[in-house]
Amino acid sequence: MNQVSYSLEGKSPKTARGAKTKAKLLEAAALEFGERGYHACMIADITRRAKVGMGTFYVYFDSKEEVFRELVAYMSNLTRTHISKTIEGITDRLEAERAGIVAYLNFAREHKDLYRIVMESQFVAEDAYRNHYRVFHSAYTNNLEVATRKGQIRQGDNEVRAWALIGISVFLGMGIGLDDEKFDVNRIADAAFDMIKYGLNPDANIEPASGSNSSE
Amino acid sequence: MNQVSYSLEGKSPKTARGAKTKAKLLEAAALEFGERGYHACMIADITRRAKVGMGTFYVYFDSKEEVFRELVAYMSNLTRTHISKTIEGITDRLEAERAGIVAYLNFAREHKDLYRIVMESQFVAEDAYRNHYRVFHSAYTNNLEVATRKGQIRQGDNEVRAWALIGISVFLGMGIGLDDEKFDVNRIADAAFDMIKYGLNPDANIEPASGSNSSE
DNA sequence: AGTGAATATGAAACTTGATTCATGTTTCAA
DNA sequence: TTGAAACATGAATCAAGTTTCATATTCACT
Repeated sequence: MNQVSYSLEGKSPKTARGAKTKAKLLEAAALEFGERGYHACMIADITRRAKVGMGTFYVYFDSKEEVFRELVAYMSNLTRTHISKTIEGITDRLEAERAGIVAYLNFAREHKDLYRIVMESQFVAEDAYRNHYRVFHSAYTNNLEVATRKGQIRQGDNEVRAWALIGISVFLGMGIGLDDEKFDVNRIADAAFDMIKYGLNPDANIEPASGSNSSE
Repeated sequence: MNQVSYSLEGKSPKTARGAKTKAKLLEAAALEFGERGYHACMIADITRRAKVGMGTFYVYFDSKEEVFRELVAYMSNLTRTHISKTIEGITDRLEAERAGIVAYLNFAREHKDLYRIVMESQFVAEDAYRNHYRVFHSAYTNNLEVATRKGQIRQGDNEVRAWALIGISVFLGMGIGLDDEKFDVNRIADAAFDMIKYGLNPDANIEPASGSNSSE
């Protein structure tokens, strides 16, 4: 499915064989942690899944927590990369906003396992978690600043808005998780985007949909 | 600070003395779990803090997980109660929305410990977590439905909106946590509310702030 | 075909911490 | 006053699971 590549952290393997083994371990760890959670999953599960001996694990990682951290960082990058790639051609911030939501929801659905790891990091490696959101938030704030300057969105406190917008995506993703798959990503994205663009205010002056959208 | 009352779940004490002891244990557990998290906290910490023997714990709870669940349920109620009480007089949904955000942020700040327990329940007692948000979400959706019928907010998918709005509050709360106390609750609430009401759309027609609202 | 560095192994040592239990103390209704 | 139910105790038990280690294998290069 998704080949987990790793950074140079920890004990890097020196040969191709070692690199392959470490990759197998990361892959297995991602699946195990993702399925059963950090505490329920034991090293033996990981090594069994990776088809290597227990000791091999400690050739490449100092501790259980270390693999976990490595996976959080990996996932953090993957998420940002995925979203920014998806929206990179889009010049209008509001359009980008919608596309970003769709990208995020699809991504979270695709990568339930890795995604859960990021969430759980709040309770396993809090600094990694904070870092993930700090980076995310500051990039987001920046995008909004640029858009404000261009007049694409209304003036406002973009730091707060960034937190709010991140929260929206995350919870929509969660809502999908809770109510299982009865939700359709596009329906959700449309509805959320409508609120983000026009607000709840009943007196909003909504422009006629000029061009590319027709829902339902 | 906050006297933790308990429901009739688990092994209920039969006398006033027992009731007091169980309350002490719940109080202590709330603080310990809240400060250090479920896994880092051991029963011995709880009983030490409650100033009772280890064995006493098992007079009132079947397991470590059970206290935790009891606390999640307690906190879940407390949160809903606090918010609904705060906004209960308010008839306009948009005003209620702003008041709700303020209430939520203050509450989360007041009760960091209990709040963390709810968050962590996602990884310790997932069903309790899902339940918490399901209840929250359905109440929220309902409020939005009523408001829609009254014409207080624009027509839209209120189920999705409810998830989005919950996400906003939660992440604003988290933002406060991350960037420590540099944030002011009112500033945040104002900024978020502005977005929720008018959206990001640069062409929003914003009414003059004074009380000329006679939309029906 | 020899040599050392890297890699692999899994049984055992070790740690941690939840839960039990045998025993003691308090309460209170009769 | 008494005895049974409720409550309290913390040292000992025991399971779970991480990490170590002594040993074996493979690999890359002469």
